[in-house]
Amino acid sequence: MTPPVDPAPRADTTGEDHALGDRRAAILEAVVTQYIGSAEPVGSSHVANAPGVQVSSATVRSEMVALERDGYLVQPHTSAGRIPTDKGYRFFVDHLTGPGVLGPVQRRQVAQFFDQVHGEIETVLERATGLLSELTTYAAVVVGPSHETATIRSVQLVGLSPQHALVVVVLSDGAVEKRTIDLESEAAGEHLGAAGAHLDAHLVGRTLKGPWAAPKTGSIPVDSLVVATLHALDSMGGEMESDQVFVGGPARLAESFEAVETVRSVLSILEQQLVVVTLLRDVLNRGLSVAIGTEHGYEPLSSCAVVVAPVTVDGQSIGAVGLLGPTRMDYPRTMAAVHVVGERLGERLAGGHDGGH
Amino acid sequence: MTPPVDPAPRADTTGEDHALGDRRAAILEAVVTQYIGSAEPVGSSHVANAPGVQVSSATVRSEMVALERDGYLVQPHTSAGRIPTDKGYRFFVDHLTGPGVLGPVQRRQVAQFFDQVHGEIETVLERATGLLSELTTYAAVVVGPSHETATIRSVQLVGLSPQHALVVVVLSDGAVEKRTIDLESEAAGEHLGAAGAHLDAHLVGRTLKGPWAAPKTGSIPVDSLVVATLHALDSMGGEMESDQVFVGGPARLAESFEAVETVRSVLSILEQQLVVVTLLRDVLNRGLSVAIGTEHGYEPLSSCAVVVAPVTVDGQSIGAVGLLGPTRMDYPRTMAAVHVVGERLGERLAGGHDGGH
DNA sequence: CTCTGGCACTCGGTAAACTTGAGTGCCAGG
DNA sequence: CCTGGCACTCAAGTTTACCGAGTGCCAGAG
Repeated sequence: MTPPVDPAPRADTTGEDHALGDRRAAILEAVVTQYIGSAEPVGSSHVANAPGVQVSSATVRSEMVALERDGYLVQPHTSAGRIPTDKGYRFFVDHLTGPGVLGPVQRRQVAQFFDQVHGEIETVLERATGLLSELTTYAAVVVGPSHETATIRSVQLVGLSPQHALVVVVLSDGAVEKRTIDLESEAAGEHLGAAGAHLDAHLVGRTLKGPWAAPKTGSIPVDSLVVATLHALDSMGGEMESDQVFVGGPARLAESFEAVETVRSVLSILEQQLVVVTLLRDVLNRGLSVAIGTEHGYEPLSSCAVVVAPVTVDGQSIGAVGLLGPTRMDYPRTMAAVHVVGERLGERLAGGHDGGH
Repeated sequence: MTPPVDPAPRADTTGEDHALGDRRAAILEAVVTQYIGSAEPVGSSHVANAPGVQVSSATVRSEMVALERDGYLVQPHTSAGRIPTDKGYRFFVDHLTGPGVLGPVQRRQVAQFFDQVHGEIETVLERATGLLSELTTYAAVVVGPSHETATIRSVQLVGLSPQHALVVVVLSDGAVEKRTIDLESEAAGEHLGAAGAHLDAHLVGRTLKGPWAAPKTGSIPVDSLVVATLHALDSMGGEMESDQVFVGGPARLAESFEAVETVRSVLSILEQQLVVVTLLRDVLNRGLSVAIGTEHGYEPLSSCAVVVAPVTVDGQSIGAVGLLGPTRMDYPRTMAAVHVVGERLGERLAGGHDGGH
């Protein structure tokens, strides 16, 4: 009815912050928003009354044709409403919405979590996945710090039985790794202390990467213990490379997707920790906080979006928190949740262990 | 065609090892077997030719009526084939089938696994879930040993930073637990060794259950460290009670069930480690190796069957391996797999760490 | 030149009517 | 007792028709 108040935006160039007419952007936003809510194709008439649009459905339709031509929308079939493409979602997150704000309930949930949680890093990270998946109703993934650069703080040999002893290594970042070794002679037990002390003296300060120096001590039984221990350390190096992954709320995936097949394939991706780590790392390395559909390159996850935030302590990235949901996820809320939790985790890991907020 | 070779079994009492006519049992067996294979209601004519039955479909039908009356079978609807009830499955596992035998391929898989696997208990158990879920195409659950009875073998204090130190406790069963403590004064670092040695001397041999004795050393800074450490030990006790749970192949659940809702609820059960542990323990305590449908009492798992085997070392049960699948799972194969893996795990944990088979 | 209302058209989804076939229960005869 | 035969049932598939949300296009108004 009323003529447009703003001067009609030019279709191609508007001088705005993005290469899409203002109105088109508004229409795209409305489609994305509504589709996220309803999971059903959005028709022109549902968009016509949206705030920021206010044109007739016919006009919306013609704009939609353009949006489809440019790859922001698709029609599942003729005579159906439109659905955002990955590109559409991408534009939405890049230009049309910020990280969003958490609702009061969720804010309280976060606060409560960080008040109550206690214990070792591993525990905190593990529980954090639960928090995240509850906040967002999607599956959460948290990657713990890598121990690659950590140095050895202590090496200790503890006898378990006449035949076995345990090598216990403490790293500078607080990680503890152990390995059982076989004792060749029963008498070796007496030399555990000496061998441990010897190794401790020589290895503290080094990283867990070999090759290992094995200075002689002069005592044959001690030396053989030392060799066995160095072997054990070798195998630790390999295992400490792959950082710890925690997955939370995989059950949510069953809610997020219709097709059982999709659920299955996504679940089995989550079982492969290595893939999860590289996925998150890749996304972060590309400076993104969101990877939509095929952007991350993992076929089976093409109907998923991943939202990631780094966990940084003193500017050092020591891990990442991520969320896995359908491409039509609630991006603002999810991004907000991931950012907040990532940040608070960083603070927590930097600060004390009881009350640091 | 041919009259029965055996004297016709009486319907109610046969003097056999089970309270079901031989023929009825055979029919039940055929129904269960075929239903497991096809997942579709089994009609009388499909059973008539089964080995061990060899009567006309009409006769099968009348027997089926009886089996249904007695609660071994149900019809999804009139004019459909029959499906076993939980009771039917129960009879099947109790009287009609043994643990079964693994196929050659799977046998090789198991052998290969135990040849290659190495490392700490936790790693072995974790990987075992993968093996089991691959062997059976169901979800696997392994519960590790509880540390309740383990005694302390070593207590050590390691400084991490001027403000933090790590309490590292080694238990007699090879478990290692750690806890970070805050250092009140910067100078405390110098006393870590003394406090550690003091605690080590007094605590070795005890279990992780408090209350803790805290003998004075005479040095105030050392004593305050000792107190802090005892606090840490306290919190360890709580965490070491709940034994470790490993879940493998949850993605298989998506294959096993049709309804997404079922998948979801089963998955979320698996997320609750405590529930899983008690479930397995309950079943074992009742002397069962299989719990079908509602037998275990967990509502959301009513469409599941659980197959369990204990892992024993020197006659002591130190854990359990379990499998979670649909009630119409392949019981013989599954039971075989679970038993074999449970047994081999026991041997492995009893014997050495490299070649003990 | 842009927006709008109008109009014909498309096509997925649902419902109703019909067909098919696997499966049952029952019964009379061997 | 078992069996073959027969009438009956009912889920699932197929066809047909219809509805309605949604589209593309166009001619006219601002």
